[in-house]
Amino acid sequence: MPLQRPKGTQDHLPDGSPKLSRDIQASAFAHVQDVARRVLERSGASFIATPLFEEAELVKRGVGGSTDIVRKEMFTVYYFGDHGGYVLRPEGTASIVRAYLQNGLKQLPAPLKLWTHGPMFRAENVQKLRLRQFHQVDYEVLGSTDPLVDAEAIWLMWEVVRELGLTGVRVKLGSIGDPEDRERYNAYLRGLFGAHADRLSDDSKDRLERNPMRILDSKSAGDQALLAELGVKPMLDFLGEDARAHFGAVQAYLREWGVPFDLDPSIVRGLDYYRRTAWELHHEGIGAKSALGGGGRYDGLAEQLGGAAVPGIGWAFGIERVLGALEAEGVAFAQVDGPLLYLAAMDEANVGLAARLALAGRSHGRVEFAYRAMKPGSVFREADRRRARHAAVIGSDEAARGVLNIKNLGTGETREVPVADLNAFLDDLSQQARGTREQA
RNA sequence: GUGGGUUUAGCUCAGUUGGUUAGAGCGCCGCUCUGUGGAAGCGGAGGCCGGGGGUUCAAAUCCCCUAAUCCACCCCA
Repeated sequence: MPLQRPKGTQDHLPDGSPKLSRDIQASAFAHVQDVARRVLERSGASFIATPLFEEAELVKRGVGGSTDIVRKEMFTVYYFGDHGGYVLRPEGTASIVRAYLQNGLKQLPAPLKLWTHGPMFRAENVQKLRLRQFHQVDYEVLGSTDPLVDAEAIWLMWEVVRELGLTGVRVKLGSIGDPEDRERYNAYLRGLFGAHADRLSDDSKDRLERNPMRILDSKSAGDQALLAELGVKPMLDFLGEDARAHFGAVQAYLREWGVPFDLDPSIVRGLDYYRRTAWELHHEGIGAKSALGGGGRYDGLAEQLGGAAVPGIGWAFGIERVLGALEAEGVAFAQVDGPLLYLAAMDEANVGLAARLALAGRSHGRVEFAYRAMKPGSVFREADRRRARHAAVIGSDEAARGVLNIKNLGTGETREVPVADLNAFLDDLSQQARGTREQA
């Protein structure tokens, strides 16, 4: 048995590979990233990249010591020496805020919009579209508390999935208030459930201590019966005046822009740094956990990392989950183009000529060549398999006359092109290819 | 961390109550095929039946352990 990839990781494979599903198709990954780039950079976001590993302390303080991510899902990297340890990043926000503080990005015009994509790591048990190395597209805005920034962030996330062609996505929107609001609400929940702790499921007894809001979306039938019986008030009833006004403004903008959303009073962010606006995008058909991604405001995070007070808001979605949703909906992508031209020689003496012409043509488009002499039948078979648009067979006659007989594999027509005109011919082809791609 | 399913060729899968040398389709390679393709025919390569242990005259098949994988719980993207 040959060595295998580590549990919870995936290989991203070329089109045409056996066992290829959408969430491991390299070209599909690139497509999602391209669409996100287009949408986000149109909005003024700049690309940023941070290391794949960070100080463990950054993750502990950023994500929060009470979260599952820190308690049991950290990929810790040890090395010689007495260093406290690095961790492979479990999410992108803490790193980006760290980079903002460390590099003086406050100098750039505020609010600063940043985006990135890349792998994230969480050491947990795998299930459908839940991996140990997964990939996110991430958008962050630093330096503004304006609800308009919140609304635009949600709009952008919606716009990315819409441009990707997904139709079955639902936005669940809530507000978890300011920290003091949440404290009051948690105290209320602890009081309410504490009196009936014996009726809670074991998981929820645990939640009562760590994060009582999690009891609200418990899957246990007993918990849900108790919830209904007690008539639990939603978080939104506990919002302070400012948080309430902020949340109202966010909703008003979204309605004005036609972004459909459902108010979800049970929305709870799993990371400690969130406050106020919180939302998730959901899609049925990607398994038990239907979240494509989520986001929220994190005005206290920069201070928590030891920096100046910098308000922020951001979101991330899982690329694998989005690809899973696209597969579930049967959304088709444009296929990656094959070569414009495939060149092959009929005899060994001209193999070098085919190679030289191909290399010279590459500044004008994708050109491939055969590494050994072939019979004409094989040339076209090989050209087809590579999804080439044209193919030319070079024999001693063509070599002597300095021409190519180029066959259009779509129409079957052959035309003679002088070698001197090859580059102009390829230019025409790549312009045509661009044209048809834009139409599609 | 917990529970269930699965594991036979590159891929999708057969394989009878345990019984000789483990099969098919597709894919791959070659030939038919010296001047214009997608085809067909013929041939070929490719398997420690996930790994280890046990029962048996005999194990892909029965038992135990283990790993990987898929799904679910917790939680998250």
